Amino acid sequence: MDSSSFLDISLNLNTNTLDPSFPAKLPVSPDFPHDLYRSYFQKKEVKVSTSADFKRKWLVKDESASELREELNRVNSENKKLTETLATVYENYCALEHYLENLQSRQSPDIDQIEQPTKKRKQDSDDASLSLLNGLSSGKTDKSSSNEDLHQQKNQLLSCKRPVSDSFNKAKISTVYVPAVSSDTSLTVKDGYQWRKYGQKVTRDNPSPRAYFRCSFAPSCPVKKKVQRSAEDPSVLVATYEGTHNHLGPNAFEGDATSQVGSRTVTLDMVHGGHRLALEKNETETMQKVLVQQMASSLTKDSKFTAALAAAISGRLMEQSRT
DNA sequence: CGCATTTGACCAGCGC
DNA sequence: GCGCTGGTCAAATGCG
Repeated sequence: MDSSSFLDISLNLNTNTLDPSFPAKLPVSPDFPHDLYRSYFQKKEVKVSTSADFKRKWLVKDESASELREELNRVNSENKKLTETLATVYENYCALEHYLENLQSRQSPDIDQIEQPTKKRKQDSDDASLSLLNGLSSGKTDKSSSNEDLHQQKNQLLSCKRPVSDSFNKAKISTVYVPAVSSDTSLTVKDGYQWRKYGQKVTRDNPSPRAYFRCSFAPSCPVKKKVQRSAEDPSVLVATYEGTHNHLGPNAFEGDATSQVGSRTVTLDMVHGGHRLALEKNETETMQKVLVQQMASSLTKDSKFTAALAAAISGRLMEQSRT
């Protein structure tokens, strides 16, 4: 799901100039994002326009003082409202984080039980070898976010006659739930990467067909993707990613909830403590919604970031006044 | 014309 | 060994 649909945070933060020290992907961690941004802004000494500069520039443009005051008051009140809202969301963020930690600590033993080494087709073994050659890290399957979800996955695995493949253990597998447009039968999940469809199959446990894709972003990329409408809720597409991209990613999300902040891609990679979280559909939607809000909240908790934000907003106002 | 998608055939693993 | 199933291949087709 494109979480940016929940909340438009596409402020132009004047980040167009490429800065390699700025983190392109932001992991969700207990200290995130405060440490990350604190260190960044400390290093960069972000230059913030002062209100004096702001006023001077406006005076140069022969704007009346009253107009300026009005505009500033309006921006200040908006800023105040935003700060209040974001502070509330930050509290939710802390609570949610605590909740996730609890779930993860409870789930690990169960997951280990359902993961068993199995036989594998020749081709898949080759794929696994290819993955290893590509220096892929060994990853485990999804770690669900609730016991209910865990049991569901467990039942799915048990009900399936064919055991899970070796590459299941060797290749990184992640599941993403994406809301589907009911009229759209193409089974496409826009994640920024380029995919080539190589097959479609109707599976036993689901009336809707499953589409098979390979990453065509790079010729040697071993990543595969399966997309199928959820059997329980056809309005949801279930995309299963297998493997790790051996090339640079695009500026869009791949299995992650990503928002665009100006020209900077901000990714909410739901990997925490080495476990990627597979979330129940409703949970996922709520989670991503909250995460996006929390991201914005966390950013504004940092005074230096808010200062830079204010500078960006004032810059925008200046630009608009010019045009 | 070149490329991506579609779709039926084929392959391999598993249970009986 | 046979049938079922998920996954893959590759020729046919469609589209820009």
